[in-house]
Amino acid sequence: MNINHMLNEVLVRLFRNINVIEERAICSGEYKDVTANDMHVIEAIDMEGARNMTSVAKSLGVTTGTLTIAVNSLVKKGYVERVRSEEDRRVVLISLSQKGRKAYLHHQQFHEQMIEAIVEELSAEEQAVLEKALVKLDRFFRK
Amino acid sequence: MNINHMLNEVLVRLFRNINVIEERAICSGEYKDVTANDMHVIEAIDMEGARNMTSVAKSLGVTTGTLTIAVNSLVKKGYVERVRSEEDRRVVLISLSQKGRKAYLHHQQFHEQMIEAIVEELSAEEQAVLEKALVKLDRFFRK
DNA sequence: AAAATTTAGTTTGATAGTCAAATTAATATA
DNA sequence: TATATTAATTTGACTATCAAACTAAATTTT
Repeated sequence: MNINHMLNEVLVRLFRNINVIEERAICSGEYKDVTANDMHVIEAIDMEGARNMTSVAKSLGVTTGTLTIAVNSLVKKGYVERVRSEEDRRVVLISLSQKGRKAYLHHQQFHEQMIEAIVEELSAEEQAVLEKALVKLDRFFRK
Repeated sequence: MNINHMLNEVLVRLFRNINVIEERAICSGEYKDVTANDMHVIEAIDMEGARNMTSVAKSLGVTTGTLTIAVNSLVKKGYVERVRSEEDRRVVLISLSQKGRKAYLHHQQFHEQMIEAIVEELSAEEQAVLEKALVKLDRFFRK
């Protein structure tokens, strides 16, 4: 099996199963009610302070309508807090609750393990090659 | 920016946007009505002959109920043909139509371009390193 | 051969995620 | 003050998904 074929295989599998993979990593024990999508929203809100709907929607690449639905559910589940801004009453500020921050940190561990699993046993030169390939992949996707 | 951080960035972006990325690649001109999901089904059916619902559903990792819905839509759009087996009248055989095969080949080109974009300018040694890293990533996801 | 079981696929009912367009409420501008 | 703009929500429509109920056909048991 040549490298092109193999790369293709891995990427196709990744594309097809990425949601399932993430879901499995997230939905463990305490955080059974968090979907992969929920986690993307949590990641976008971030640990730091509160952000308004429009900016979070933009960084997720969804409409604010879509985000409203997602936030409704996250508020109901207790991961996110929603507060109307005092300076501008049109603006809704969303932030992570205690529970939301814990879930976020829990998910970061999954990321770290994943990265660790990939990078471990690669020499500095090998890591550089991987980085080079990924930058290219990223560039390919952005254009 | 160190490699761990960078890897994480790229993968997070990939996780979040993979559907949009694929959709954009698929929905060009002639194939505007094919969703990323449709394409996964088309890939699973494959160019070769006809396959029954259960086996395709299994290789996609979805229930046959879900596949029924997807195939309904693909048949309506003219990408897939559905025939009841003569040997066993319970079995439904699905295969790509002319149009379906063309769409499949069109999508393969996207894959090839993507792979090309990643691999180009990598030496044989570098390609080997990349392969090693991807095998690890794949193994991490499978377990 | 009739009855029971298994198998293949579809249908149904429910939920999540998505968008575009309509709506509401607040702020900014003319 | 009236108008326009902005922020967010709501509505209506669609896709994707599953589990469970169902239908039809084939296989096995009695």
